[in-house]
Amino acid sequence: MTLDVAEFHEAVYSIVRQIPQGKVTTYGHVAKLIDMPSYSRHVGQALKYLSPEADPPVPWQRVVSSVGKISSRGPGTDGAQRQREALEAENVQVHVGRAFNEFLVDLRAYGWFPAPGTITFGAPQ
DNA sequence: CACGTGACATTCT
DNA sequence: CAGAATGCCACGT
Repeated sequence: MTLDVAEFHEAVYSIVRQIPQGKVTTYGHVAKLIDMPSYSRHVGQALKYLSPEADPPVPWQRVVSSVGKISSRGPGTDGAQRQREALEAENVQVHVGRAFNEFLVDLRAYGWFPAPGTITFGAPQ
């Protein structure tokens, strides 16, 4: 299966929209769900390029790294902080790591990892 | 066209 | 368990 950039982005958004409220998943797993396991970085790219006006909205805050860490997006930016608040608003416990700007989510408690193939995503299978 | 860079993952020390 | 080392692939410079 070959997905061009636009299709890839659509697939990502489609899946992220299916993450249940109060749950989180990882970049890597989203990549696996669209059958492109080595494209984890591009999942992040897709979300970064995502416009805030997306309709229906894409709950990007429900995607974290494989160790449950919220990517800081560099010092001076408030992205991580906003993501943390969005998650806490859904009753997801967010722990603070060593650095005060480092936020961690317990994947054992809030992780959402459906097996590939058990869900569908816009793009043709 | 070579190189560095990422909202990353996995494996090895 | 924390860090370093690799692998990865689209993009901008």
